[in-house]
Amino acid sequence: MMKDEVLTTMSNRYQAEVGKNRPTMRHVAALAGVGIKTVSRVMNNEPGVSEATRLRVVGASQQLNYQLDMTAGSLRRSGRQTLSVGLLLPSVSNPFSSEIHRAMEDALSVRGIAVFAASLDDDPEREKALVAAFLGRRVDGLVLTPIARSQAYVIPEHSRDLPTVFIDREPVGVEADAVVTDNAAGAAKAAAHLISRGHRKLAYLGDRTDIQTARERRRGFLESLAAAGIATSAIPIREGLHDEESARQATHELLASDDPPTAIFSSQNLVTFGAMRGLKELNANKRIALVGFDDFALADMMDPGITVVAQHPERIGKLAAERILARIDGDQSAPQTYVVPSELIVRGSGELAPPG
Amino acid sequence: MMKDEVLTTMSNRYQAEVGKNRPTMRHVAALAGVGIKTVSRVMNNEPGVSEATRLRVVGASQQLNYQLDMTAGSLRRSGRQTLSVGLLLPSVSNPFSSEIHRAMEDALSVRGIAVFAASLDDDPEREKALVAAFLGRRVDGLVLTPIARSQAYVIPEHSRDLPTVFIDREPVGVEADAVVTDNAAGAAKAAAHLISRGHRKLAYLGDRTDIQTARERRRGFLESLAAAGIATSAIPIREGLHDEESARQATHELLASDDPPTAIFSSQNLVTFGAMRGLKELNANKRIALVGFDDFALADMMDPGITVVAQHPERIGKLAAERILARIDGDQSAPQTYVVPSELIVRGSGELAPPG
DNA sequence: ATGGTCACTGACAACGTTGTCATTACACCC
DNA sequence: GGGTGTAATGACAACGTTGTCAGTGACCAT
Repeated sequence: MMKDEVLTTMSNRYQAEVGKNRPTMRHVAALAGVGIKTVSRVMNNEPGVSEATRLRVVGASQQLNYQLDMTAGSLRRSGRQTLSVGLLLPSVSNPFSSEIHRAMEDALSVRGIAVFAASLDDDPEREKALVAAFLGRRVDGLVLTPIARSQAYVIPEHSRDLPTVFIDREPVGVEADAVVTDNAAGAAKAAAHLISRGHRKLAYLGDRTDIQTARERRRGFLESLAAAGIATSAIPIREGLHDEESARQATHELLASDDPPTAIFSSQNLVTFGAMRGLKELNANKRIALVGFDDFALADMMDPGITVVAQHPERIGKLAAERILARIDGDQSAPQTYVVPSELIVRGSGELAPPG
Repeated sequence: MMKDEVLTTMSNRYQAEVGKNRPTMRHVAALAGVGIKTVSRVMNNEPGVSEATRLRVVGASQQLNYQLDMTAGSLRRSGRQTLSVGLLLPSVSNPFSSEIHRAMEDALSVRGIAVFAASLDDDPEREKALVAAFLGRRVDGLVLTPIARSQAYVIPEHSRDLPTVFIDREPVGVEADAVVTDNAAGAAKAAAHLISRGHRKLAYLGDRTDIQTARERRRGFLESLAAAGIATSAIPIREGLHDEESARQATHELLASDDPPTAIFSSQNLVTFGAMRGLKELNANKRIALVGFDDFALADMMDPGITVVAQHPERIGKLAAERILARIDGDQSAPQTYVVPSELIVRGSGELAPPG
């Protein structure tokens, strides 16, 4: 009697109802007339289920529109994988970042891994907060563009074997994989290119010096000048430029000086845009040579086309994804920094000859 | 005796060890000498904990580097929220899409909601697969750019009250909120602008006609011509263009015809790029007027600057996020389509006068 | 018959958390 | 002094799943 009553309650509770409440394995099991473990086996394509049973379960799950709950599964599952990784970028809408994002998505989606992406906006506090948010969601890996002065705060996670890869910039205070562009070599290539075209009076437009990559690019630029025997003391170095407008102004100031440069190297996307704008306003775009770091859309449609040192965000993203996957798969080798070479793309603006 | 042994085992198991294993509330509770429910209260800032106890728990959790497990919490928590939403875009690296992504992130992050973003690549199969992947992760909401012929497959979820918002295009086969640009009105604005400058021989370069927005834009364009009394039968309509190269070729063909147009309307980003390239190659960029749908970086740096009908992806994203939040908060009002107006931005290419 | 292997299946505990509820201690009031 | 209220606390079950393990037949070889 008692027992029957309980059974009735049970079957009522889990009986097939296509309603508002999301069905669980219990509902599917009840409808298919099997145990929940069998449903689990079917949903996960585990062996050891007869074809007849499998079909009944599949039918029931379709009838109820059942969807396996990965969050519950990862709680119990050994290894606890959530099949998700966190990606921290300067901004998801920045073209360079979003290329990386896309390349990572492609590499990770074949393994069924989803990507949480978030934007840092140069805010070190956000960096820590977003990492915490990712950790709270138990991501299987972390891919970060470091902003804060130190990344030592990830040490506890890292020592718990959470796969971590830094991109664009190397981390400070932790030993971890990193995927970066050859910033110094790229900038050196740009300088050497301008020098080979006869330029001696170069100028440098650079980003904020607290950014590691900006310092690297300046170093490469100056080393290249030194190697060509050009006194770097006479070279105007304008730094701290972080947007188009400040770069535009700096360009105006450079060209208004007593001894204006005949060629400009701009160390970053937005700075290049500002320089282009400044040169055009002064009607100097066909006279002053320009090489920019970072490629951008329509660079070839400018007048003249803009010669750049291109980074390869898609390769950076792919490589970062491969490193994360390797670590997830248990790779315990020592952390390493991977360098993705940059590439000089000749389009005209860098080939303008100096006057005379 | 027995009891003591068990207790010893317990305390060993949960004793403070800063090791590889991620600590749980039990570890924190054991270290702080409280029950796990008290730890839960502290971590969730629930009231009813004395300040002294709170401090002990906070201390213990910091010492162990404890991180609340949101996935476990959302399993038990009433309402089951995971504080995450899924976002399906044509491609995360497409500038229009990534602006939407960014705007949504900004609006959702203030509520602590993280975004899963994924790319569709015009593949209807991927659309369904990615929605399933999001559902398996129990997202609190879904924001989709529909690709497939019908979105009826989300009906079961929708009837389970899963907040769903479509962006860019309206869904087919479901009633749900949508946030779209005024495609027809925008294209009409472009045509009217060219007509007001004296053009009568216009040409239309359009995207694939299976895309709803492309059809809308063509409709607006043609209606605007008809309203001005221009016979639309004589207007060359080139459609099915989906990349720069095909648009470039179409431009060449248009200008090589017996009675070439004096103005071109291109219905989309990449098509505009192809048209620009084609016109430049034919040295016609300062002669043939051009208005494009979609704004893009450096449009003002072209020669002449490119006049466009700009969409406002940041407003679309913000609005979509607001709708999702409202639905998450229980808004049960009837689904609605929200239209974000486009904007004509005059830069030169659309103001070139017809010859004569 | 007996024993052994094998394929299939489900009961049960556990994952880490939170909702419910009971318990304790103490202050307060008549 | 007894009753009442309230703040603080923890035991316990439950969320939906999967790992473990034991059970059931069927089948084959002895």
